[in-house]
Amino acid sequence: MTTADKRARLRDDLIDAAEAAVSVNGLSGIKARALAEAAGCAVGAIYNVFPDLDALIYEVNARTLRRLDAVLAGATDAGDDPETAMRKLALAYHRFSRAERRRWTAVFAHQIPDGAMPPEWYLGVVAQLFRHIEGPLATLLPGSTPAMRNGLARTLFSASHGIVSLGLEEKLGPAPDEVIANALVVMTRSWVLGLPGAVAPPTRP
Amino acid sequence: MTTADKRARLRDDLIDAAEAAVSVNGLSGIKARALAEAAGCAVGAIYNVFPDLDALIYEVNARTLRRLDAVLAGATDAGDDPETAMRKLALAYHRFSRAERRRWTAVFAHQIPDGAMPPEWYLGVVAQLFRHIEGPLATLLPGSTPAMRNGLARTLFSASHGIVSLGLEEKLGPAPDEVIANALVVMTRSWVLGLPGAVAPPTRP
DNA sequence: TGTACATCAGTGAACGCGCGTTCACTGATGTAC
DNA sequence: TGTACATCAGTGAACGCGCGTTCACTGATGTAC
Repeated sequence: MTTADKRARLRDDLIDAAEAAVSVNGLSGIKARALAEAAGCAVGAIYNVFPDLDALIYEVNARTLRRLDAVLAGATDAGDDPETAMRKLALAYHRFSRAERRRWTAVFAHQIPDGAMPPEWYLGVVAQLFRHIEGPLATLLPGSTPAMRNGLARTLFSASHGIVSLGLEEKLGPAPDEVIANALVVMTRSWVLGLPGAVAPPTRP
Repeated sequence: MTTADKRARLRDDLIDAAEAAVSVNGLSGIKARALAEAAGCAVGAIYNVFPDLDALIYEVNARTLRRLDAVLAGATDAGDDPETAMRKLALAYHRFSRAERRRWTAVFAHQIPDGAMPPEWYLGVVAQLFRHIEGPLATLLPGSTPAMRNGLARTLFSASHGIVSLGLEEKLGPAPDEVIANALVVMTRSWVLGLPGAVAPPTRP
């Protein structure tokens, strides 16, 4: 095994260890000493393959995002009408965030310093997610532009996220899974029925 | 000034100091030594009036919630139709969370240990907020029960919160204020147009 | 193939910092007589 | 009103812990001849 291979191997082992730690204790479960022990290396070795623990956090969260991406990709069927597709997407999102509770919370819990931005490659992974919602929107709103669909997709995602995340954390009081799922169904139906008029741009040229 | 008065005064001074700290540096701005200095007491004195810093955090967040409550109470006019009322509420919520960005984020950033619950009085303050949405919903859905309206109010609040908070934190990419406001308008309109059918309970007795 | 040397992954003790909470002590306030 | 005493607010140094990151050192790996 070459040096480069070992390096790559250590990187992966550390990401695995970090992911496992997050699954159990959330973002704050990522601790240099524990990771080193789990990956079978010395604390110092972490800093040979990552600049700092923050970089490791991005790797873990990117994995989670990619897994969600795969789940959403498989959530709809070819013949689904837009409402069905959007409902399936929302419910798949709910199931995913429930199944990967801690890991999913970590994606949003990661705080970055005030003016800073996540790395470019990471933002790319995030952007991928909206593809899935833009598809049904294109069917639903044939006259819309890609930019409009992207904006709507973000809005829909944000709204679903609010329902799912406040529900999961029970910030507003107890929220059984069926209640959350029902809220999502109500929401997608409302959107589909209410959207067409709303989607028209404020002024037409 | 009696001992009890001084005690109450110190409590208030500490909450003031904590609130100011949160406004500047978020929840993690609450630090025993800094608070003591700001309130003009010794570190140890904090623990004479609060069991720990967590109790202080609840006080600060409750203040923020009460301020939002007051804002929402003044956001609508007597003659507003349901859609107008709900739109005004959503936009008022957006303005509020923008104006009190750090304080508002703190309300949701406060993590409590795994099985723990916030104190009863605090949950009461949270519950108050839904009143404002339940009003318009009652007009919109005359046949609905209070429980249904409460559920819907929570859903609407969560959805708005998702749009506002992901927008403010720019977690999904840049999100100018007008874009967020527009998303809220689209959302309330969709809900009002789409709701009536969706609101019927799944099965009727 | 063998030898000398350079490179750099790997090590883990130590540094440095932050911070919540405690606790032995003091002195002001309030009470009892 | 005055005095003795008890209470408890107030103090801040010290405790205890956690934790990211560094750095002088070692030894394995790869290279040049």
